[in-house]
Formats: sequence, C-alpha cells, structure tokens
Amino acid sequence: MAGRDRPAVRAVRGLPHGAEAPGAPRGRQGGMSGWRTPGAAGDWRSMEERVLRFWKDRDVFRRSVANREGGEPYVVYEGPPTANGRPGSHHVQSRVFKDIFPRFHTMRGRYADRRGGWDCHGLPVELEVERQLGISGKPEIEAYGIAEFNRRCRESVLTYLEEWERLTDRIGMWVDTDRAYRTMDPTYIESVWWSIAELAGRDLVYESDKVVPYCPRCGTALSSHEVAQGYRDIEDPSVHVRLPLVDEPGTSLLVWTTTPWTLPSNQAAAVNPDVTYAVVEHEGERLVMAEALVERVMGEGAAVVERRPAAALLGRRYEPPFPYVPGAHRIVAADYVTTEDGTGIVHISPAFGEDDMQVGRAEGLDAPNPVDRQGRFTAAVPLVQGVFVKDADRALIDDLAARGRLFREQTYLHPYPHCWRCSTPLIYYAKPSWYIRTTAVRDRMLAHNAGIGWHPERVRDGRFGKWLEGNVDWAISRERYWGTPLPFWRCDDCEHVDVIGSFAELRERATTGVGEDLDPHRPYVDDIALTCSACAGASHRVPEVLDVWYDSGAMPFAQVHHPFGTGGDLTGRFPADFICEGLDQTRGWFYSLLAESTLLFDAPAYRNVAVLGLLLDANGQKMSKSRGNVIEPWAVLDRQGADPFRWYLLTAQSPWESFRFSLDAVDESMRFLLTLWNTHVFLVTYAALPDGWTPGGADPAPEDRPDIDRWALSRLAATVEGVTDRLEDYDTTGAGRLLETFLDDLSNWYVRAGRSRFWGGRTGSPAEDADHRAAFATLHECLATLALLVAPFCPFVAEELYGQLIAAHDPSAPESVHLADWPAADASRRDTALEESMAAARAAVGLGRGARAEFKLKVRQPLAEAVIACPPATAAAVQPLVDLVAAELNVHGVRFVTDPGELVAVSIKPNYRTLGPRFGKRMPAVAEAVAALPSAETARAVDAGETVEITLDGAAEAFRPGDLLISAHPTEGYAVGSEAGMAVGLATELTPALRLEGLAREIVHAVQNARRAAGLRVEERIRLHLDGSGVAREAIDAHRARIAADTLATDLSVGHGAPFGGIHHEEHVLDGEPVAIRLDRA
RNA sequence: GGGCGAUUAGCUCAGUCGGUUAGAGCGCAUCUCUGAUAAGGAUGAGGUCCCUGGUUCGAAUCCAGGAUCGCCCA
Repeated sequence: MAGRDRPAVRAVRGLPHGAEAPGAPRGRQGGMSGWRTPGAAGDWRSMEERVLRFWKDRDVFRRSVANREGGEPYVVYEGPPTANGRPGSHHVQSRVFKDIFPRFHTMRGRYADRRGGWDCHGLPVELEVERQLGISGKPEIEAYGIAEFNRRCRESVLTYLEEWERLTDRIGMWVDTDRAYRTMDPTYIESVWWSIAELAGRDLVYESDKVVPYCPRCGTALSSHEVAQGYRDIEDPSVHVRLPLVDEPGTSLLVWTTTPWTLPSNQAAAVNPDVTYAVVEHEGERLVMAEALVERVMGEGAAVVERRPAAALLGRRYEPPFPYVPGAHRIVAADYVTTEDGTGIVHISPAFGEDDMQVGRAEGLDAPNPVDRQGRFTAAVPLVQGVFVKDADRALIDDLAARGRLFREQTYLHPYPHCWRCSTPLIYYAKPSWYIRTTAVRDRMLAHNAGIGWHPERVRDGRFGKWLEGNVDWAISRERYWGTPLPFWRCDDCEHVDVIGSFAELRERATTGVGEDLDPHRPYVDDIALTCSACAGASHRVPEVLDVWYDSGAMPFAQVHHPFGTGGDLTGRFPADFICEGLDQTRGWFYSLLAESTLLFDAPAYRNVAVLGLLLDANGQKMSKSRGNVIEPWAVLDRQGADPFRWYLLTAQSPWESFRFSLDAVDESMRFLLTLWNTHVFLVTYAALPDGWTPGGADPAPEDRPDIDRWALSRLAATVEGVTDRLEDYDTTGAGRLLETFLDDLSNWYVRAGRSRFWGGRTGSPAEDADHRAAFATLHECLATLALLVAPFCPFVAEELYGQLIAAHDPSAPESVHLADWPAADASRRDTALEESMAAARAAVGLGRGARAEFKLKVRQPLAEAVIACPPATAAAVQPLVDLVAAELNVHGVRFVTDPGELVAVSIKPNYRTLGPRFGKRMPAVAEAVAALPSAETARAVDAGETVEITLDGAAEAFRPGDLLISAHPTEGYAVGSEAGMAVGLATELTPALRLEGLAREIVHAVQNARRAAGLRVEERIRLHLDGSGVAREAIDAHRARIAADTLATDLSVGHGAPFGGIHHEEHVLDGEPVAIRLDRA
C-alpha cells in the first residue's frame, strides 16, 4: 500500500461492520450540505469508540505508516514492558509520549514504523510462578524441575498481554503489537548470543568474583530491589580493633567494624590519601586514627603526639586481627574512606564487600573466602568452624579480647538487609560472575552521551553522565532459570570456555543432536554438550542466565534478528530518533541500550530521549498498591476518555517533573478539549442551517476578508509555526500552551466578536453574503488546521473534527486526519502589525467592560461614546478596528484622546531592559533624569520617533524611542480602568433615545429566551406579538426592524389583544417597563 | 552518608537572557452574558516567590549555607 492513498468518500459511507467514518453524514441534518450535527461533548467516550472502530475498519494505522514508505525513517524503540502485571497510569504516560512523536513525524512525511515489544524473562516472572506453585527458593525450584518451571514462566509472562493490548488500543497508542518482539523468542535469543560472542571475540567478556547480597538460607543472590524490600533495624556488635604495625612496635592502627565475622579474612587496611592521621598516646600505647576523629573516638583531652599524612602510612604492614587466613596485610589507599564515622581506617575483606572488592582489585589483593554457601565458617577458621557467621561474632570478639587486640566493644543500631522471603540476615559474599568490560568503552559512552538530546537536558551530565563516569564492568550473569542462557560452554577437562554465537554453530559443535525446534532455554541448552575447541574434551554450558537488562538493551538489533535476519545491515532501524521512559530507567534501559550499542557498533542507540517524572497522587505521595492510592487507567478512561487523559499527560506540566495526578486534574485540563469541541459545534450548527455554508464554495480570498478574519489567520499561522517548532524540540507542554492560547483567541474573541456574522446571509445582499462566507471560511480553516495540529496529541477528537470539517466534504482529501499532511507554516499570512492592533483593541474592550461594571451599566445598554486615552501610536493601531471595539462595547462612537491634556496625563519611565546594560551603575541617575523630563513634550517626541536627549554627569545621552516607555493615565474623575499605556472612559449619560434602544435590546433578549423556552429550533421563523407600557411600545416602534430581524419574526404586531393564539406566552418587567410576549411558528 | 530535583496565590502550575506592577487555570466573592458550550466574560479578594547571607544599579531568576519534600544510590 505504497504511495498516497486516495480513497473515495463514497467508499467510506458504505463501511462494513456498521462503522462510520467520523464526520460522515448521519442523522437528520445530513442532506446535501454534508454536515452532521455533532453530539454533545458528554458523548466523548462514544465518540472515541466510534473513532476506534473507524481506525480498525479502515486499517488507518497501518496505512498511515505505509503511506510514508520511502520517506526519511523516524525510528522509535519500544522499551519493552514486562507483561507480567497490570498496566498502570504511569504506563499510560510513557505510552502516550511514545505515541505523539511518531504521529507528528508521520504527518511530517517520515516513515515511522513502530514495533511493540515484550520483556519476557527475569526474576519477577519467576517469583510470580513460585507464588502460583506455592514454592520458594532455588532448592524448591530445582526439586520441582526446571523444565516444568520454565514452561510455567513462559505461560505466565504474557498473562496480562491482552489487557496491555486493550489499554494500548484504547488510549490511541499506535504500535504494531502483531509484530511485537519478545525477548524469549529463539530469534531474539540468537541475536543476543551473537552479540555476546562478538564481545567475547574482542576480549570484552571475563569471569571474576563479584560481591553480591546473598541469602545463605535460600542459597541465592538477591537483586537490588529485593534487598531494598528487606531492610530492618538490628543491633550489631561494633568493635574497635588494634592492628599493630610490624615496623613500629607499640603502635597500632585502630579500625572499626560492625561485622566482626569478616575480620578473619582481613587483607588490608584502607586510609583516605587526602586525610591527615594522628598518633594518640593512650595508657602506654600509641594508636593511629584520622585526626578529625580523635575526639570522637578517644574522648576529650586525648593526647595527640604526632600527625602524619596518609602517605606516611601507605604500604606499611600490620599484624592481622586473626592468624588463620594469609594475606597482604598492608595499608592501602581508598577514596571512599571517610571521616564521618569509625576511625578513618577501614578494614578490608574483599570477599565480603563491594568496596572492599574494588580496593582489592586495584591493589592486587586476594579475596579469600572462609565462609561456605550456607554462611558457615569453613575449616580455614578452626576457632569457629561450622558456625554461622552472624553467630560467630561472640567467639571471635572474645578471642580478640583475650589476645589484647580488642580496644572497645559496643552495640550499633542500624538498618541491615534481610531476605524478604525468609528473614535471614543477608551477607555480602563474593561469587564468580561473568562480566562485560564496559569500562573499556566508558569514554566512548561518554562521548556518545554528549550528543544525545536529553529531555530534560540536565540528565545528560547529571544523573546519567555521572553514572557513566563511575562506570564499572557490567556483571551479566544471574544464577537463575528463566532467562537467556549464557552461551558459554566450559570444558570439563581444561576449563577452556567456548562462546557460541549462533544456533548453527551450536548444532555444528554439538556432540548430540540439536533439533530444528530447539528451545534455547534451560534446561534444554544445558543438556547440549560440545567438543572443546582447545583440548577436544567435553564442554558443558555454565549454569547462569543473562541479566534481563541485557535483553532489553539488545532490542535495537535483536528485534530484527540481526545479523541473521538483516544481512548485517541495520540502516533505517538504528539508531532510534526517539525513546522515552520513566526516570527509573536511567540505570536500566537507557544504560543497557547505550552500553550495548557502544560496545557493538560504537554508536549511540538513540538520538533523543525523554525522561518522564513520577506520577504521584493528589497529596504528592507515590502511588503504590500498598498505600491504596493508585489511580487505575481505566478509571480515567471510563470517566473522561483517552483524549482528556492524553492531553493532561502531555501538556499539564513539564513531563519530567513529578505529577500530582488525580481525576480532578484531568477534568481541569479537559477544558481545552471542551472549548475546542464547542467551537466546532458552533461552526457546524450554523453551517448546517439551510442558509448556512459548505466548504469549497466561492469564499472571499483571505486577503479580501475583514481584519478580524485576517487576524485569526495570522494567529493561526503563528500557531502552526510555534507548535511545529515545539514538537520538533520534544516540548509537548510548550506546544500545548500555544494551542490553548490560540483556541482561546478563536473561541473567546474571534467567534464571540463575530457571532452575528454566522447568522447572516438572510437579506441576500452580496456584501453581507461575502462577509458571511468569509467568517465561515476563516473559522473552518482555523478549526480544520487545529484538528491537524491536535492530531498527535488527541487523535480521537482530531479525527472527529477532521472528518466533519474536511473528509465529509472533499472526496480528494485523505479520509483520516492521520493520513493527512502536517500543515505548513505560511509566513505570508502573518500580519504582526494587525496582531498588535488587535491586542490593543482587546485591551481597550477589556478596560471598557471594566468601566461598565464600575458604573453598573449592562453591556446591553447602548452608550453614546467610549473615550480611549492612549499614546498616538496605540490609537493609530486601534483605529482600523474601531468598529469592532464599538460593537463589543456597545457604544455609538469611539473617540481617541492622545494629546496630553485635560483628559490624559502621561508618565515616562526608562526601559530598564534596554538601558540597564548600557548604563549599569548609573541607572538610578538615569531614572532620575528621565523623571525630570517634561512629560508631555517628551511623549510627543517619542511618539514621533524622535531621539530624546538628557544630560548625565555633564554629558549628553541620546535615547531612542524604545528606550523610554510612555504610559497614559486618565486624569482625575475619568478613571475607570487603565493599565500600562491606555485608559478607557465611557459617556455614562443615558438619553431617552439610548434608553429606548437599550429597552429594545432587552426585549430582543427576552424574546430569544422565550423562543428557547418554546422549544424552537434556532432557524425557525416566528410570528411575534408584543405588548407593554407606553415606553416599551415606544421602544418597539423605534426599533421594530431590528427586533423582527434579530428574533426571526416574519410578522410583528404590537398592542392590546393578541392577533393569534400562540404557542408560548411570557410576561416580564424589563428595565422597569412591563412587557408581554406572545409567539407562534410562522 | 552521597548525588539529583522540587519549594511561586487556598489548590494545580507557568514565569524566556537578571530589568523595576510576578502570571494562568481551578476554587471563592460580586457582577454580567447567553442565537455555540460540561459554557463564556468582567471585576475583586488572595503572594515573606521556603529561610538566611552574598553578587548586582537591579534577584522569583545568579552564588553560598540551611530547612522541608521527593527520587536515585550506598
């Protein structure tokens, strides 16, 4: 389905399955005009559901992509959600952001293929299955059987898939779920294997010890989020221990630890190279500790006998706390050593601490581990052999004391991690692990990161950049079951490791048969033996599986089975133009993508990334199931609908800040959509009338239309340009604000000010007809363009508007807004002078209304005159729009008072923005000099564009007009409303004629209400009979034609006794005058 | 303990390069309009721009320190 689609609208009208195109004529007002009266906004959800059916039946998504084939690709990656839980509102947030930009760029002509994806492996899935089976821990899983366990994992992982797809569909996120990649698919796994073999071939993979939080009872390492669940305050022994210096008898290092059981495996003592150490004399011995901590450790009055820089300690040897385990037992440097607590000298046991291990690596220390997998001391420490480490503390401390090595013993209350499953205290424990040498490409990652468009920008050098700078090698192995098996086969004899990079290679090397339908998961791959490439012995796979984060970071190539399925070419699929996830992915997917793309391709995996903030509840608390403050996405969808949800998430505030999310907040932001809808309904309602309008006719050219139309079109052009810029810059909030401002202009100024133009066309005069057409054509263009601009944000209402405004009338137009082109910003439509004039006119009207309120004069009461006091330039700007101002203020005339005089006083202020940088310190003097200028004269000069001079410090300084700000104020007694530069006064005297005119308008108003009360359609003609006091009848007589025209009365009679029966009758007292109204259908 | 972010009207949030009268919406009060609307408009009340100090002619904005909340890490 390449190329531009040219569907006939006729085909749309005959849709299968009863689906209707948005905007397709339906209902009573269809007919020749092509208009259909839209439903009320309360119908929002049924509107959305109708649009969903339309998309589905007309295959709009697929066509929107296919139409742009051959266009420049716009690549987005789906960060795969784990479909092992229900999607929440925060998922809606990220999915909406993943949706808007491809939609936008598709309309811009780019080819934006979007594939879904699912993260299938990992501990959450395993835990879910353990729960289902009622088992817990690795021994029980192995007893249950890995094959069956993994089968259940596979079954479980996509449990919620249907719900994910249902939600994705309902929120209008367009992503191809039929072609979704799954990290558990054999092709995906094969690509992952390929990548690991690539890295291994470049010596970027190695095996080494890693210190992990470990539950000795369950026999398993815990992931960080599991550890985070199990912190609990406990009391531990806290001991200060002497480490006598070998070459300085009588002098000991003093170290502090809360894990005495790690002392037998001590290998070194670490000092901070930037800290000064002190030697304290105490009861005949000399103790070394950080100078800053002497008082805290030894109490007041401790005798510091010597100060030494850390350098004086480094490299020296000491006697270990226990004699059992050999080691270097020397003083080393470590930056992480602080003087916050302890003694400033830290005992190092590399097998039992992440930091210790780092130091050990750097210093070339051993990492002896005298503790077995059950957490018990081995024979290496005879004193406590077979004792669980935490239970060995007492015996160890007693032994230290007996040998005079214990300086002090206390207890220490601190949070300590426990196994969330069995409550056993965790120990940090060194285990062999597989690593990827990411540190080898750290600088490349930093270089690529520098070129990525982060939103917000601070993440690049902040959270993410710092994370990269502190990069350590990536530990990729997990001793688990449901994951991508590591493709490492180790020889039983020579321990040589072969890395397998494809299934073909596996089959070739296998000593047993490997079927075509290989499931590359445990336990099946574990059963495959290879011939060792080094010694021809038998090789078996190592037991570990891959970190699931590696799976996710592999998606750019694994989703397309690279290189097997791509011929090795990722052009057009890599890198992504845009990705988006929550802030929690900084060290997750954002990292795994960049790390893998840098390792494999030396390129960033994405050019732009949006980092979304957290969704909080209305009180600023994090939403969590345990707090019970979660807002289910369906609650929003059922109450407000998808578009309001989307609009809120996209525009309510900076997406990278936390959101205080609530249903009420969505209601608030829905205002925009309601106004959009209402404006649309207004247009369609009047266009569909018999004397209405349809697009495509002989409308006046834009340049021939009235000012207010050209103003609206100018504002529209500005909005198109601004929204395009903002979206190019991934700024949905900024784009949304521009749309809101424009819609407000359109609805609350353009439509309001020109309402009667849409009722026109009745007298048949050519001028009136042209004005009528101009108004419709202008509003139509504004709304139709808005539909395009809104389409990426709120695809449903945009479709509905587009369908009614464009597709229903133009058989050559694309049938969906999402198949249409993004509007081009037309600079020739811009008229900034007109925009400024209109702004001034609006200000004048606002002030005039304020004046009316002040004098309690209804807008319906005509007044003789409004007086606008302002500088001449402003007056000149407003002058062309004076009729508009007069109409809005309901005055017969508008007079400008521009000359400083009785009515107007002017004041002159310096423009700090322009003059500040020029005069700096001298600004106060400048302000004083400006204040001293003759105001009236200066104002005239500024208005005339002349240069004004002052004398400052004896020197002449020239000011250009922009350097001085002139404001006009009405003088005493006339003040009714003023703001910078303008004041508006009203002639408040009511002549008898004005009163009659006002009364006539009251009567019109009352008749209109009566029409409504009688249930008449807006276009129905009536026969009208009025009666009332003498004054009322005088008013009717004086304004008979106006009353008849405004109320659509074909027949107007006045007097006692009704000439016809009438369907409706009302009596009022208007402006103190009794008036009776009787009407009937004409 | 470390890093990052936030703190502006009763509430939710804008506030550009530092520029002298700090804005919007909601809510509230008063008024108004209604031949589009779940409506619209006007006016008003409502502010220690978290605190302290500094830089500057000038600070919500920049700097330092502190407070509170949140996130990430240990």
